[in-house]
This record gives sequence, structure tokens and C-alpha cells, in this order.
Amino acid sequence: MNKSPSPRLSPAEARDFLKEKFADAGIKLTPQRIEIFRAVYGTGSHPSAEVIYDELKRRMPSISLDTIYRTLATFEKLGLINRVSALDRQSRFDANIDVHHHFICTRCNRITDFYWPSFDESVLPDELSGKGRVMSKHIEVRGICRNCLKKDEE
Amino acid sequence: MNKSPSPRLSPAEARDFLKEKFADAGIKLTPQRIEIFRAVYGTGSHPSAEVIYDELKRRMPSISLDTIYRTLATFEKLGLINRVSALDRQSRFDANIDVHHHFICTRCNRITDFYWPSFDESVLPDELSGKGRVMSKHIEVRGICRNCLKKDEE
DNA sequence: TTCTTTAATAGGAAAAATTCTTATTAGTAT
DNA sequence: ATACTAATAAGAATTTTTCCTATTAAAGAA
Repeated sequence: MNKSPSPRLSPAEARDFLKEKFADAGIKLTPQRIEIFRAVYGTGSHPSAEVIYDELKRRMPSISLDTIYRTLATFEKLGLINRVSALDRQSRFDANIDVHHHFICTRCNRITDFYWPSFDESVLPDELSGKGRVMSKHIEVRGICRNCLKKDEE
Repeated sequence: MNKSPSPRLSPAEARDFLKEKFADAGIKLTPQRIEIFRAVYGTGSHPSAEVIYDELKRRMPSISLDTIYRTLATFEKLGLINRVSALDRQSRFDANIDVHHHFICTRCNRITDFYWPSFDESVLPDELSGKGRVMSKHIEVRGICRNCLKKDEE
């Protein structure tokens, strides 16, 4: 039931993928947008704007942090990525659009995906119908990741 | 299966409740801490530091925002409250220590609790054992709350 | 291809949220 | 009542995100 993370896209692949989405949405296909999309999509990680900025600065030295924030907001509006609730201060972004859930390490804040189809099919308690219109349900498992546990042993 | 929210504590009740906890932890019982605890506990809401600040300023005009932040962090460390992952920029705090889950309105960011004991008993997928040590599992339902839906109708 | 239009960008300033620093205050144990 | 030390208030500093504006460049038209 595990899914392997989608591979990172080449610039050409990313361009092709975004081209029609952007044409439909009536917005421009810029090199910045292509690179930002590549940085989130198919990395298996859930990067913050700053992490993306630091990565892209190497390839596009003049890119600005504001562009990262604006572009991520644009992607979010188009449904290409989701904003992830995190415990640290920075917002994190997720290009995994499949239904999935998160394991969050409370020590290092690393977020990893997991899948649970039988939960996805389950019906929420009645109580919820009184709360409003439900759009999605998502599990957040908190714990200490393997990496951090390993550090304890040393 | 619904639980009614615990009632707001009187200052005396809050003092009694905290007295031994603090003595055990070796920290001081101050009026600020009592009031901050009262502001989170038994409100059914999930207030941010600033909301608490605005409420308490009326009763304790000299209280500082920094004290709110420090105290909430102290409470968190003692396990009296939890920090809640939210979508807006501010951290939110939750004094409901019972196992429960959240409905989050993506429009107004209001968070309400719900309960789902049969989920609480379920066993997480095997996949998770490889990720590290699991401490808790929590469901986040996103949607539009009744209040915001009502506004649409007008 | 070149030109035109207008959205998108870079860069710096501003705002918002949180944490830090330090002098003063006040719980707690004696 | 006193002494010790942790906790507080106030403001400065940091961190994260958004805003403002002049410039650039993508996309469609000619």
C-alpha cells in the first residue's frame, strides 16, 4: 500500500506539466514558477518557503523570497499544492495531492507521508454534520522519528 | 458520545488545581499563571496568545504578551495544554487533554473539538512502525463551519 | 519577428508573531 | 520577617510573511 514518492521532474517535464494548467488559469509560465514547482513536487519533503528559497538561490541568484511566497500561494489557489499545518513557525507546503496522512516528528519537525485507505473510506461521526460542510479529513501522527531516536542512542 | 466542555474555573478553583502541579514541578504559583490557565481551560475555544492577552489585559492591565507566551510554553512542558497545529499564522493552544479531534474552518480558522472513540482504538498501519516512535494520533477535519455557511446565505 | 499589453518579478520596507534581554518584583522556604 | 531566586514587564530584537513600486518579461497581436 506504500506509494513511492513521485520522482523529481526535469525542467522540461515541469514546464510541460504546468503549461496547460497555467494556460487554463490564464496566468504566465515563468522560469521562477517552474523552478518553484520542481522544488516542491516529487521531493517527498514538505519544504518551507525559506528552504525552497535557499535551494533556488543557487540556480537563480536573483530570485526573491517574496516570489516564493506569492508563487506558493498561487499554486495553492490552483490546487497544485497544499499548505500543511505544522508545529514550527514556518508554513510548509506539500505537492502530494493524493489522499494521504502525516507523521510529524515533534523534535525535528520533519514531516513524512503515510497512507491508510481503510481510514479514508470510513464515515465520520454524526457529530460532524452539525459543525458545517466537511471538505477533507486528515490524520496527524506525532512522535519521534527514526533519525532523532538514533541520535539519542549515541 | 459528545462531551460537554468543562466549565470555566473560578480563580479559587484554578488556584487549587494548579497548586500541587506547580509544587511538584517546583515552579511558582503566580496570579498571571492562574489567569492564563483560566483563559485556556474550559473555554472550548483554542485561543492564540494574543486573544488571551486581550482578554486578560482588562483584568490585569500590566500583564505583558511575553508572559503569555512564556507561560503557555511552561504549561505545554507540564502537559497541561497542547499546542495545536493551525492554518493561520498564530499558534493556538488547547487545554482539552482528553483524546479528541478537530474540525477546522478554513474560512474563519475556528477550531472545534469532536470525539471518535472507535477511531481512537484503531491500530495504525504497519508502515508507521518504520517511521519512529508514535506518541499520538489526531484527526483534522477541514471544512466550512456553520457560521460561515450562514454568512453565504445572506 | 517585432510590438504591445499587462502580469510577474526583485528589492526593500512594513507588518505580524514570537523570543530575547535586563532591571525589578514577588513567591517560597527558612 | 528575610533571603533567595524564579517570574514578570517593558521594550528591543528576531523571524516570518506580506506589501509597495519600479522594472522586466511572457503571451498574444500585428
